[in-house]
Amino acid sequence: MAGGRGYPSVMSSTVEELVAQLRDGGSRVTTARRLVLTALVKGADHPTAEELLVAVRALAPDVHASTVYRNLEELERLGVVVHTHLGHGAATYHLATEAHGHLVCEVCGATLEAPEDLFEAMAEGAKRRLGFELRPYHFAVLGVCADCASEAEA
Amino acid sequence: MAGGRGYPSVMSSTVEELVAQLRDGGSRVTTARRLVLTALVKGADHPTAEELLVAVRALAPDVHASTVYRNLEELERLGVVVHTHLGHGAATYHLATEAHGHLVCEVCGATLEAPEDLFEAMAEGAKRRLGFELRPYHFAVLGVCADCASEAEA
DNA sequence: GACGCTGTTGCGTGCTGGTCGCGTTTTGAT
DNA sequence: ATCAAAACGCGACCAGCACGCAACAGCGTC
Repeated sequence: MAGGRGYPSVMSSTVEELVAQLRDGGSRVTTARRLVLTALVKGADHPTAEELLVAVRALAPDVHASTVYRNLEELERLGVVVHTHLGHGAATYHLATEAHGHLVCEVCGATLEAPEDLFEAMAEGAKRRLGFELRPYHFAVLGVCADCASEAEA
Repeated sequence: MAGGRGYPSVMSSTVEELVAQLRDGGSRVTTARRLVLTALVKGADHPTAEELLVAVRALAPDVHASTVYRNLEELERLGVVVHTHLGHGAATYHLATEAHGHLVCEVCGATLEAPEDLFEAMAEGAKRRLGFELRPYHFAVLGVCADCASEAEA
């Protein structure tokens, strides 16, 4: 992590920095991989593998779905990306530098990024009482968002 | 396990009580349904639909998978059972009277039942700060259990 | 107990999300 | 320029589940 060209930035990595991470990890740099990374950097916020595939194919129509899946797996092994399950359906991917917890509305599907400290008390409690170390990033926590909750009352 | 002839036990519903809930809800009582309920009452702790199917087929070999799925759906609609996703893979079912949160180890797959109050602070924080109403029962919270964590250190 | 309405069932088929094995192409070190 | 190994494209295949349809069975009524 900490691609750190010297930027004090909010961690926004460039494709070139990520490509360098690939090389450092001993992986080869291919067109498909570059495009997957580009889609992750420039695309929407919580893309699924399918959405990434579409983005990649916009520039390289022959890239196969399994290539995207395998690349995401490899990128995850290298610590470049992480995936999160936002409830039912496909996993979503983002750069490891942007990892964060998610709150997902079961009614409308809206996804909120959880503030860093939201899980703290719970994590501490689970650790102390059960020895269980929370990893609240890999799966979202479900619930009902403010809008849907107020609508439900009416 | 819990022959339950007339035990005053903690919420352990009998099949007959659950069958009554079915009738009250306007649903018919069929062999398949009775067997699904029996499997839920007497079977292992966190059965998947597949496991329930096996249990049901032990007594009625011709019951079809889709029947089990549809029955679980119906039972859930009536508030008799609930399902929980314990990470990847199939959902698990239990009686609504036994609803509880889950902590699942990402390494060994062990599932712990979360103490009632573990989510309280987090739920309160999410509500106050984001208006988000947590429903921590439908999806498990992932992490690493005590055993796997201590093994990882070695 | 027979009748008949309608909810359920068995069965096949289909979908989504993802994995795997194989033969070919590409990468990048030499 | 060469060449082994890595990655790719492709298709087959998997789990988990949903669905449409015709046959069947629960249960209120006679």
